[in-house]
Amino acid sequence: MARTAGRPPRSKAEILEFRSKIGKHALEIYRTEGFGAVSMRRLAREVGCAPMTIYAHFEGKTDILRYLWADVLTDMSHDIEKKLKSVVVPSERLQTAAQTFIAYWIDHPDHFRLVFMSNDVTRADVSTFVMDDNTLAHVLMFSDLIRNVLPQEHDVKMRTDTLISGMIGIAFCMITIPDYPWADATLMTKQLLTSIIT
Amino acid sequence: MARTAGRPPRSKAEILEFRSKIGKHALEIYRTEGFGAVSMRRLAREVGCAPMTIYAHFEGKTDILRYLWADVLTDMSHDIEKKLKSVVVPSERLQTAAQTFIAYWIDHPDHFRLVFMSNDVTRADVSTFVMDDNTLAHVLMFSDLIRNVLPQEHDVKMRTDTLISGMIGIAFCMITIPDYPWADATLMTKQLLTSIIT
DNA sequence: CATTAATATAGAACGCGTACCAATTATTAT
DNA sequence: ATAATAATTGGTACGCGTTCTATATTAATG
Repeated sequence: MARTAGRPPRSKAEILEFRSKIGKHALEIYRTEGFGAVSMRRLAREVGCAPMTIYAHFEGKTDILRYLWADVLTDMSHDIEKKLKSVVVPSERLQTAAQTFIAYWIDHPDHFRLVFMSNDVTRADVSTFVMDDNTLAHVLMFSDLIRNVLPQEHDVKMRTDTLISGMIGIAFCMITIPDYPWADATLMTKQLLTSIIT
Repeated sequence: MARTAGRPPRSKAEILEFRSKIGKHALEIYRTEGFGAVSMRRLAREVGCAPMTIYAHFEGKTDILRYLWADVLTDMSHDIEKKLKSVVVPSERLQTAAQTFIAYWIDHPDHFRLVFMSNDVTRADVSTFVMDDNTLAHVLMFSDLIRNVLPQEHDVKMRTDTLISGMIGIAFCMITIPDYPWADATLMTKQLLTSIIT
């Protein structure tokens, strides 16, 4: 298969390497100086390339920010796993996981905004959130926790999705509408869980 | 009461008038050309004042966008009221209201982003959402609907807040994470409601 | 009238995300 | 070497939200 002349496209490995290099620097900036400090121009400056070169590897800024999600999500996961260690009863495990999940976002509202709200309102057509395997694992964890409480239930997926969107909703509301006197998050989570396990 | 010399501060009425004038133009632009077209510079151009003058009356862009919320919220309210006309059973009324609420946001994702996500991630410290009387009325509507289903229940506030944050969560997730194969929104809403009315 | 304080204005500036383009530079097949 | 193709670069540009400064304008008091 005679390839045409000219410089060949970047190899898969080269693409990944560049992307992860950018992601690494973005994470560094984000960790030390916060979210607002992460900008395309600065990223290019620190990596040592022209600002426009980044656009050859990423769709845009949101595409870069996805590299920060993994960091936050594993951080949250560790919180949950730590709490789950001392809990054995299935229903209590589900309860603990849900409470820890919500508490994490409320305690780290900037992380929540980064993961769930780091999109441009003007670019609403572009899909913000892309589920990768890592993210999906967190969903599956809750799925398993529910299954352990309701072994013979077959609506597990629907219940899982309801729980997850409900938990995210509680965190979302308490973070973005802090002026409203929301009921206690723990109680709301409990209330939400009653619908899932009945 | 000897006032100091000099030009007196703007009267309350003047302030309100200017603010509502800006809001009116913002709404006009938003309606005809969408959210992305609303900008401070253009707003100033159309209103006929210097861009900086706006900053004397508004904290920033988010402060202006709040004027668009009322429009969206009453639009949604009308949807719910229309649907509720033919429903009399309290539990069905609650069900209908909830389903319509969620359907509205899913059908108008740009409105959802405008109301709930029109904040700057970099300015996370500033409270995005400010509850005014109009917004509060919608909360109270759900509160009443729940009370009608559970007349002797005293946890109505907590249940209301759980329902509202849960509904917003469902809409939020389905809008911002469209790639994930969410369970049917109607079923999730039903599932969510089971916790509220038990 | 003059003084004085509140307000409005113009203009420049900063950094931002993003787009476009012409000029390289790198790498391959011929 | 040469030609062809991909990748990168630099520069320019647009509009954005926002801040700053200096200068007018306004409307009250003395």
